[in-house]
This record gives sequence, C-alpha cells and structure tokens, in this order.
Amino acid sequence: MKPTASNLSKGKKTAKGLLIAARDLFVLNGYAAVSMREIALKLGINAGAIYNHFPSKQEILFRLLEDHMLELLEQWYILEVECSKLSDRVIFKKFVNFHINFHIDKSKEVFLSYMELRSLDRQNLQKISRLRDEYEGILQNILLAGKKNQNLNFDDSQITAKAILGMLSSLSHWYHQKGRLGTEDIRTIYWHLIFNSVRTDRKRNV
Amino acid sequence: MKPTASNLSKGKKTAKGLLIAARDLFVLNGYAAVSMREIALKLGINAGAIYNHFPSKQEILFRLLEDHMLELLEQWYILEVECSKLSDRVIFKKFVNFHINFHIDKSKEVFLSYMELRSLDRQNLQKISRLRDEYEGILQNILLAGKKNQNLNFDDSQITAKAILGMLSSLSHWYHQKGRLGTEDIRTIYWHLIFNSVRTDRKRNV
DNA sequence: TATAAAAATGAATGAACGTTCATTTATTTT
DNA sequence: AAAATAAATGAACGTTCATTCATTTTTATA
Repeated sequence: MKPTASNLSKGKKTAKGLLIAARDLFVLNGYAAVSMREIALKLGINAGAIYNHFPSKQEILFRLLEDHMLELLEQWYILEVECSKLSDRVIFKKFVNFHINFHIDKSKEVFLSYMELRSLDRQNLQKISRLRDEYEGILQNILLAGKKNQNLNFDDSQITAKAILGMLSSLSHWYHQKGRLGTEDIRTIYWHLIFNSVRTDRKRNV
Repeated sequence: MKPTASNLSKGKKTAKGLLIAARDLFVLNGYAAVSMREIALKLGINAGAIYNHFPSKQEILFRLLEDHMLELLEQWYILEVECSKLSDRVIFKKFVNFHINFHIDKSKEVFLSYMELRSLDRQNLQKISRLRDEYEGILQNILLAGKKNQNLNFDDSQITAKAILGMLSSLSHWYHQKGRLGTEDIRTIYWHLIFNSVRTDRKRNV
C-alpha cells in the first residue's frame, strides 16, 4: 500500500516533517542561513534528533532537490506517452502547460532548485545537474522537432530553451496563492507569450 | 575630476577592492556562506580592517545592490531622453537592448540582485524593492503605451513585464564570457523571442 | 505484557562566525 | 619634517554553528 499521512510510522512522519520544515526555512532564508536548531524547533524536537533521520544538513538539501527533479521528470514521462501521435505544436503546448502547472504546484521546490544549487557539494551538484540537463533536453528536442517540420521558428535551441525555462521559472519568484490572478489566467498569459515567441506564421523581424 | 583607478587614495582603493571581492564571493557561495575573513583574504588584509571602510557585512551587500540599481536606472534615464519622438516598437526595442547589454555587462551584480534580496534586512530590502519596482514600472509603461496604440499586444502588463524581465534575467544565470555565442548573437536571439511574444501583426492563438 | 528497536533528549565538542579593541604602521596634510 | 589622520594588525569578545554521544523515553514487535 502507498504510504499516506496517517499510516506512516512515527519515524517516517518526523522525517517527512523535517523535509517540509527545512524546505520552508530554506526558501525563506536560504540554506546557509538556516540552522539545524531552527529546523528541529518547527517539529518541536531537539536538533540532535534530526540525526536519527538524516546524516547531515547537506543530505537534507540534496534529498529535497533530488526528490523534486525525479518527480518532475517522472511526471513528464507519464504525460509524454500520449504525445507520440500529436502535432509538434500540441506537444509544445502540452509541455509548457505541464511545466507551468508543476511550477505553480511546487513553487517552493522550484525556487529552492534555482537558489540552492550552489549550496550543494560537488558530487551532489553533479547529480542534480544531470537531471536538470535531462529536463532541458526534453524542451530542446521538442523545439528542434518543431523547427525541422517548420512548425516552430527560432535561432538557437539551447538559448531558446534556456530563455523559455527562465521565463517560466521566474514564476516561482513571485507566484503565491493569494495573488490577483488565478492559475488559469497565468497559464494563459504565459502560453501566449511563449508560443508567440517561437511561432512560424509571421514574417521574421529585423 | 572623476576618480580613476590610479588617482584614488589608498583607502578608497581598498574599499572598492572589498566591494569587488565581496561581490565575487557572494556570487559564488552566497552572502550567508561568505565570511568577512574570506573577503579580507582576497585583498591580503585582516578581517578587522574591513571595518575601517564598512560598518557591517550587511552594509557591503546593500551598497552592492543599491549602487547597481541606481546605475541601472540612471543609465536608462539617459537613454530615455532620446525616446520622446520614437515609435512604441523602437522604444521597446531600445529598452530590451539596453536591458540585455546591461545584464551582459553586469551579470554578477544582476545575479546578486536576484539571489540576495532575502539577505537584506527589512529597511534595506524596502529601499531596493522601491528601485526594482521603479524599473519594472518603466517596462510596464512602455508595454501599455504600445498596447494603447495597438503596436503591441498582450494580456496583462504586470505579468508580461515580469515574464520578460524573468526571461532576460535568466541570462545572468548562465552567461559568461567564454560561451559558445557572442553577445551580438545573444542579443539577437533574445530580441526575437521577446518582440515576437508581444507583437501585433498576427492573429491571436487559442 | 515483555522485549527489542527507534526516536528524542540535553549536554558537550571544536570550529567558525561578525564584530570590537588597543596598538602599530602607513599615508596624507600642514 | 612634524603632526594629524587613515588604515591595518592580531588577539579577543560572546555567540552560534553542525555534529556527536551517553542516556532516557517512546514506539513497535513478538
């Protein structure tokens, strides 16, 4: 059975709680500025007790980032299965919408992934970077396929992928629940901006 | 006479050197993870000597961010003077190019401004936020003028401004001198993406 | 309910932190 | 050159840091 909140053992519950507490504090103040004592305090336990669940502060950060990237990739690959017989543009739209949804849903984890890469030690950074490159590669391939079939138009797939992901990721810098616009509005606005930036049914500007 | 590198007094030279050293270290490891001792070491002086030039670590960060924002705004206002009799699109292009140039030129300061807002104390954050809002307002006004005259087309000026600035600012996350593409290529690619995302001579997509 | 395992405690570790200080050395001004 | 100012030293301040550990308490298993 998949573990739910209620049937987790005490230990697993604490471990999960620690990840959430650490995530929230890291987002608020940054990895280096957050102490193990603060994290423990959120759960009402002693700092030393954390080490029953995680071997180090660094490992907590790594687990947060890796779990996030693995889930991002996994979720996309599930969606990708239905894409084989769709048009380039529809696949592109599917990806952008998926990305926006995921970023709205997991804005804290996304923010962390952008802000705290530099707080990872060399080995962990390498692992996360590999996962990031894999994800960026997905978008690059979608763009390249669209260009090949003349359904999308742009100069450089690598820069364009970075620019699009950069635009979308800036979402996580300002998005929060109680904003002026609903998620549907945001999805629409971003989709228009992004699709127009690479669409073909227009002459090139100079 | 405007002070140059050579005619600065010893003290001013050290102060300037400390700002540069701090900037580079903050970019590399983050404000909280950098010690005053590390900053001093870069200049070959003792940590205590820093306090002859700056009253605190916090003040060093603030000075870096404020100087950057003030220069950004000042430079734009100089350019803006020539804009009064130009078309909406040309003004928009002028702004985007200005922004890209500035971000390529000062990629470290831009990166800092995005990453270390949360390391500012309340008062300093307020000051910097006011400057950021002023800059974002400039782009919003350019967009709104373009929309009013039907020269630009988009849904929401606030989100669109944020999205555009987000896309451009992601530049500072990966740009460095020795990259595959020259600054002229990057300028072109980004301008195409951005202008197309809000241009009018096309039908709206659904 | 008895027993083993897991989880939490609270004190302690040594190291590092930003900042201060009395003092010395270097630079600038008179 | 003398006097005044600025800059740097190196040790020390009190605090906080991540982590360790012997011990106790809680939870899960049999």
